[in-house]
Amino acid sequence: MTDRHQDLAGGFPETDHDHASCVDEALDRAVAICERRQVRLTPLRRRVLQAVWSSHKPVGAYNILTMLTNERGTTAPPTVYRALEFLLENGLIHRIESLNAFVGCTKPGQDHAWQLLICRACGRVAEISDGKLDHAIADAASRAGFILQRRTIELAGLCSACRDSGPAQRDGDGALV
Amino acid sequence: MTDRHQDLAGGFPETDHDHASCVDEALDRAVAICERRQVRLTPLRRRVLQAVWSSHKPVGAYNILTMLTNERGTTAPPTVYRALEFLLENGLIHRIESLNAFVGCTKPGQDHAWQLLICRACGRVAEISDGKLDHAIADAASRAGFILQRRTIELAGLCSACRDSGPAQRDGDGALV
DNA sequence: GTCATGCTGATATAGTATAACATTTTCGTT
DNA sequence: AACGAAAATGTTATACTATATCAGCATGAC
Repeated sequence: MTDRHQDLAGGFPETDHDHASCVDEALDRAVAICERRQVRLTPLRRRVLQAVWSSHKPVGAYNILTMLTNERGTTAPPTVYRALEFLLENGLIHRIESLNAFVGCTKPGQDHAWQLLICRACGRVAEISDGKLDHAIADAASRAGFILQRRTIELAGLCSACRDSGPAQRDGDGALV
Repeated sequence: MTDRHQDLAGGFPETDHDHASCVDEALDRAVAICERRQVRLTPLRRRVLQAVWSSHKPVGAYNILTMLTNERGTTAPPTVYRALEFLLENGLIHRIESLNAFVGCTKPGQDHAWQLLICRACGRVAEISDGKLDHAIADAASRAGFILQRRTIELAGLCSACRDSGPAQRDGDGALV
């Protein structure tokens, strides 16, 4: 299956894509995957997944905490972290180590090797799954006699949209767009 | 120049290497690099670099803070973080994003692309600089129309020494050896 | 209905990092 | 040697990120 929203600008979504359906599709896929895996996508977990998917930018645990607190009254950190842990374990989100934040996985349930492209101008993250790159990683590990268990591949720079549009634009929050 | 301590087990140091000279060499290289770059390797910065080099395992900022506090009386976090920032800027150490910790750079002053292998059994970190892998990264970024500014490549697994020696060994601290 | 299990709530605390301002050191210039 | 600008360090306070622990509730198997 090809995700039509993700295929244009080198893995970054089109700037005018229909994000609501983006989120809906992610949630639908999550439902199917959790059913298949016999794990429970509870309302809380579903809500946290939706929060991670609220944009294509990294979302921090405490951002989510704030959303939940606004919606349902005081919520404590473990509530969010446990949901995030569940979503990570089930391959529904990725953690961005260099930002202490999370993004939705665009290929859940496919047990893939992924790499993240993080645009420093607009703040968006693209997930790619480059076979040659992953092969090179496996080779390098193999040459070192290293048994590879987990890859953290985070590439920061400028996405193709921002590359051409000069200095970074910022949105009303002061956050990178 | 080849670093004889680093070349055997796939980038990991020999288990019985002379670590004191390992540290000495790192400090000597740092002195030379800072002189060349016209930046100041003050006693504090030198001491923090030495602390990062105290083993081939990742060292946390607060580990260093404790060492300094023991040696010279109460020391505040910014003291350590500023020194670490200096060392990062000058390519003398690497930050491991997935562990919030630091390791000494084995090729300072050479403006190289590096990748880190992190052994989950013994806790040691090897720095490799695999040209093919870096080329694959550049290619993948290029295909995505992405301008690459910073690479975070952290591979976790088992080093060749631990691969063969069964379950993880732990040292007296409870820390991974 | 009871029980075991898993999930969530709640409190407390640990671990990581930076902002802001004060003081000291360094070094080139006078 | 004294001065002044810039860099480095000291100091205090606080922000941000994450987990341990125990209590209560929901779910599903029997």
